[in-house]
Amino acid sequence: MARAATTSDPFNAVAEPRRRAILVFLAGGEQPVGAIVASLGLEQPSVSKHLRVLHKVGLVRMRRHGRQKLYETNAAAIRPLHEWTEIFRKYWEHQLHRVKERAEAQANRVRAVETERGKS
Amino acid sequence: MARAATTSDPFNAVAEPRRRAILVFLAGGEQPVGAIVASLGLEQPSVSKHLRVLHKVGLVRMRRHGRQKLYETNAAAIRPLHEWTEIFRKYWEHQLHRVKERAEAQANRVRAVETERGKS
DNA sequence: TTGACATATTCCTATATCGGCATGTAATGT
DNA sequence: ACATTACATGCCGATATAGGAATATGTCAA
Repeated sequence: MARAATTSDPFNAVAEPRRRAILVFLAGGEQPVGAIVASLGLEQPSVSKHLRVLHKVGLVRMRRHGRQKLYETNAAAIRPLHEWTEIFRKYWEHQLHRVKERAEAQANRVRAVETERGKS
Repeated sequence: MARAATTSDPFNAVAEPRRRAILVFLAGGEQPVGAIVASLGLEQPSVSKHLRVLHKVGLVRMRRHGRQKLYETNAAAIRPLHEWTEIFRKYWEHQLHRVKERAEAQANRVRAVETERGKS
């Protein structure tokens, strides 16, 4: 079997760096395809293909406006990713806490040594 | 050109559902490979391959213990993903806010109508 | 050393991409 | 109707997988 399809879940869709760039660009509000092409310096067909993937998984919304199509990031669709990473928050916070504790203990030891030096 | 390598960045590494399952399983603490195999019902070679990918991008740490190898999720390596999703938080919160506002406006209209009914 | 246990690697095949190029389609202006 | 603008799609080639089966490596125990 091959790799998982990008069209089936947001985790795969977001794995592409260019698609992440597009999502960030479209987060602030609607933009026509041409603006993405110009701003990110990608080929137009490439942008269309990425938008197709993003649209299929619901990460962007589309609206016709004359001859252009306006795309916008659907931020709510990113929440599941956010929530998945949240699972690990308590663990990395715990790690940071321990790093901090060790640093403080080390600083105390250094201070103790220097105090001894000052005495002698 | 083909798809981006899973070994080069955490976004791709995490795109695989089984790898996400492994990361969650190993978040709480060290576990030998056999425990992953037993718990997630995957083939042993498959688990080894996934662990190899996760290890290359720094998402898991490994330690020898006798004839087994203990793996553990490196939660800190997930922070970049968390921070990327965090970019969109304000937008989805804004969306939720507008949904809430509309719901309240609707509720007020309903109440007004019912008050009128009570009067007549 | 031999054997058993735990994990890793290799070989193979099928497939889902991704980029580039050319072409198709839809909406607008004259 | 015709040309133009704005996107989308189809085809091609290259490649990075993921799974399955078999095998290799490494470690401990007797």
